[in-house]
Amino acid sequence: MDDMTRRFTITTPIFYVNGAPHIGHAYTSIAADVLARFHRLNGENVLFISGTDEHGQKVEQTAAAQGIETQAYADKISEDFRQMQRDMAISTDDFIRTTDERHKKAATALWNKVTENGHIYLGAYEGWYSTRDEAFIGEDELVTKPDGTKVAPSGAPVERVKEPSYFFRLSDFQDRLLKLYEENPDFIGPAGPRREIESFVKSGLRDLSVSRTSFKWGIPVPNDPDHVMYVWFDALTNYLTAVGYPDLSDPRAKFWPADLHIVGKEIARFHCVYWPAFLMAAGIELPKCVFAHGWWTVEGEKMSKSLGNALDPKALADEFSLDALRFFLMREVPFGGDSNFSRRSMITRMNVELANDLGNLAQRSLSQIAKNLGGVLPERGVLTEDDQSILALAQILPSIMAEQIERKAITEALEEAWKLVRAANSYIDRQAPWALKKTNMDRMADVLRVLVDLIRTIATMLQPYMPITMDKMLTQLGVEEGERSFAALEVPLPGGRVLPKPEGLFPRFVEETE
RNA sequence: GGCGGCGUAGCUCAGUGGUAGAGCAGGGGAAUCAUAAUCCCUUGGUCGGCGGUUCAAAUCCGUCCGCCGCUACCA
Repeated sequence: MDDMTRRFTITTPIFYVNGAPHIGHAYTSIAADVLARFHRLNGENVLFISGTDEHGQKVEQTAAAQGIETQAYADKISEDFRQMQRDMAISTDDFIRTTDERHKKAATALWNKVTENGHIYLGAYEGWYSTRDEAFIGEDELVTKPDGTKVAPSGAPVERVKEPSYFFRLSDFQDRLLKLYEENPDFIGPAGPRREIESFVKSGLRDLSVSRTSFKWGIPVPNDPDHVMYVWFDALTNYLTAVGYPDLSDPRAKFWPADLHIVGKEIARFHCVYWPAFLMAAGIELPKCVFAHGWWTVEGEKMSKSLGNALDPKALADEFSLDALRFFLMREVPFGGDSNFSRRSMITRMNVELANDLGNLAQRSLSQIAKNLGGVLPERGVLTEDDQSILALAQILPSIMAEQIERKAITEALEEAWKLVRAANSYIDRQAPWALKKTNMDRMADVLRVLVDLIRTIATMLQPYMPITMDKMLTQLGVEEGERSFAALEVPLPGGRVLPKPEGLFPRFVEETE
């Protein structure tokens, strides 16, 4: 890749190692993966990173409760997340762990830089502390007993305590942040979270406590080993770790600033307020966009530990196939909003859109080539008006989808591809090659060739969403490895290639009880 | 409480001033190449209630009802 190639840097959140990966983690990973793959196929030089956030009191406590070394515990859960991403075919270029040496170096360097620039000072963090729980309790977590005293959720008594803490001068950045949002309306997406964050910043910012002395599992504050860095300063820095910070000569340094941070809406604020403020304080360029997506509910219920309804993405992929799961997650809801996972809608989408619409389109087209043309791809023939108008739709699909992807409309981009799928089914019925077989074999071949060209466009454009199945579909169409980029669509396939025997790629899903 | 969003066909939703739309589900028909898949046509809504602005409102304003989000150290 030369320097003229457009670079695209995209991140997932780093996942907190305090529980098993569930469908929400898979969703955020798949969404970022679709975008990363799309940009790669679009000819861009992509850096796609993910990782795990492994520090903090909760991790320390959970490991202790299980009677294992904190690092060993973090190793295990971090590996679970990497396995989940392999299971979901997530095409990351790197995986950052906050316990990596390189990350500790980056976080330490950032801390020093921000301190040097005068934005960190030593103060005191005041809060409610439960000695029995050995933890600070947030104001809103306190439970008021009938007699008026406040206690921890566990019922343990709490006391007001002060602990020394370093603070980041977040309050100094209010105006600069508002200016950032105003001058870069695309910095936060979609519009809902943007308004919320703007109004949050407008309401006034307090300085941020960025260190703790109450636990040890973290990155030591430089020159004050009693303190470890508190979560956000540590965690957000992972994005810089990935580009080799603070080593500006690192080959990846040119991948900063990041183009896109994909995050869940619950952590949008930290990415849209703290993160740019830290970077401004250090004099580092800001990312271009933070995009927040919504939550999944399960059969209409919120996913929660108490309900025990967290969905295991691996189990779903095993049952429905990975690509069907990826398709469903990207298709079911406008990216950005909340959505519901139900078995029924999963199966409906699989059968109607994948099996009936797309799978059957490929199968019916290719089987006619196999049966009537000896499996040989025909050359393009003379195009009728009908041929030309549907091929024109295929020709503009890449740019239409690219526009949607540019604005992170993953679902809408997919819908654009489906318009062509439906149009192709309509075309095949209108042209009825099975009837032409009896009257005009040449015209039949022309029609089947148009269909191959349409399906090739569809399969090429759907590779980011369903990489495994679309790989097979392109092979069935006679498209070679080097002919699968978006740019390659401009060169028609040469006729005469012998196509492999077509096989159904999206079987209908039938419930065993039915 | 404050700020913001939403409420459109049975379901999921699109539609920001000019005779109500898509997909799915329902009904009728065609075709039979294909994974009993496909295609065509079609039923269906006083666009949450009320009031206002306008020649004209789902679309602007007010108000009421219902649901939801945000309201910092919790990853």
